[in-house]
Amino acid sequence: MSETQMMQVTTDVVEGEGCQQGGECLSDNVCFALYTAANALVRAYRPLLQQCDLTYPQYLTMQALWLKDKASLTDLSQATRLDLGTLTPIVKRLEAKGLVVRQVDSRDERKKVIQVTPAGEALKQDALALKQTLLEKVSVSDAELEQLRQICLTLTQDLNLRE
Amino acid sequence: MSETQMMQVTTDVVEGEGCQQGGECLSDNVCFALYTAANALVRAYRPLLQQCDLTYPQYLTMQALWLKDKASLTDLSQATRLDLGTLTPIVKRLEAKGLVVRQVDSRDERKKVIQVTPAGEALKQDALALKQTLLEKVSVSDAELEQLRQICLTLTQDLNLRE
DNA sequence: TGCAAATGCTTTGTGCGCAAAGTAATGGGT
DNA sequence: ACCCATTACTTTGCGCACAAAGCATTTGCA
Repeated sequence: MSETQMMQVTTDVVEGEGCQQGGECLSDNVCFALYTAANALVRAYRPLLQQCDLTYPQYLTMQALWLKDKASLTDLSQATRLDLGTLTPIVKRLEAKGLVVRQVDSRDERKKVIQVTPAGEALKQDALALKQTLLEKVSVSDAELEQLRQICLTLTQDLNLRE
Repeated sequence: MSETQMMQVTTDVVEGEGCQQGGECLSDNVCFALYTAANALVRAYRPLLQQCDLTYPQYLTMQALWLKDKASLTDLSQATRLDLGTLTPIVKRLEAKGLVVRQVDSRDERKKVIQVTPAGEALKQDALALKQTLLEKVSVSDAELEQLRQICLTLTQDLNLRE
C-alpha cells in the first residue's frame, strides 16, 4: 500500500513536468513512456561509456561478441536486433578503434568473421561493470526491472511480427 | 523451408533468438530489452504513420500540440522530452508539410509560438486512432502495459537526475 | 543606464536506425 | 555447365538525438 502510494507520488512528479493535474499529457501513453525511457537510458549511459570510448550500440555489439566471439555480421544482427545496414558502420568503427578485426570467411567469402582483439577483451570487465553503476541510480526494484524486461521482450516479439 | 524457419523464429523468439538455453544472451539485460522494444515500437509505427506522412517523433510533437496548442519550442521540449536541437528541425518539417506555423512571440522575440493549422487539426482523429491499431497487435494485457508505463516513467526520471 | 548573465532558439558535427537499392558470392535446379 | 534465386554484406538517403558552440533578445542588478 505505502509502496504503491510511493510509486504514485513519484509518478506525479514526473508527470508534473508539462502536465496539468486533471489534464491529459503525453505521459499517459505507454508508447511515449517507452520511447522516452529508452532515450533516457542511452543519455545516461553516454558519460559512463565515454570512459571506454564506446557508444551504446557499440557497447551492445561488443557485449554480443564477448558472449559469442567470431560471429558473422548476420549473427550479430540477430543477437543485437540491429539492422545489417546499421551494424556495418558500427563494426567498422569498432575495428578503427582496434577492438575487433573483420576478416572474410574462407569457407564462404560473402561472410565476414568478426573477432575481438586483446584490446577488445581487455575492455570487458570494466565495461560490463557499468551496468551496475547505472542501475544503482535507479529507484526501481529488481522485481520491477525483471517485469520490465519480460514485457519489453514480449512487446518486441509481437511488434516485429509482420502485419 | 522458409516457412519452417519462420515457425521456429516465432516459437523461439523471446528467449531463443541468438540465445542458447542455459547460455547467457543480450536479452538477459533490462537495458537491451528496453532499447530493443523502443526500436521495435518506432519500426512498427512507421507503416501506420506513413499514411499521415509523419515520423514517430513528428507524431509525438503533433500530439503535444493537439493537447496544448500555441506552445513555445521550450514548452514542446518539456512535453516531448526531446532536446531543443532535435525539436527545431522536426518543427520545421511539420511547418513544411503545412501542419503547423511558427511565428515569433511579439512579447518576447526570442520565443517562437508553434500553432497547429486546420490541416494539422484535420489529422488529429485518424492519427490518434493509430495507437489502438498498434496496441491490438500486442499480446500484453492492459494491466501490464500500465505497469510498463509506470516503470518507464520512474526510470526516465531517475536516469535524468544529474550524477 | 550600462552590461553581464540568463534565456530561447539555431547550427554543426557525430552516430545511429532503417528502408531501399546495389554488389558479390553461393547454391539449386535443369 | 548454366542460370537464377538466395544469401551476405555494403551503400545511400533521410530523419532523428544530442553535445557543443553560436547568436540574438531579455533580464537583473550594480
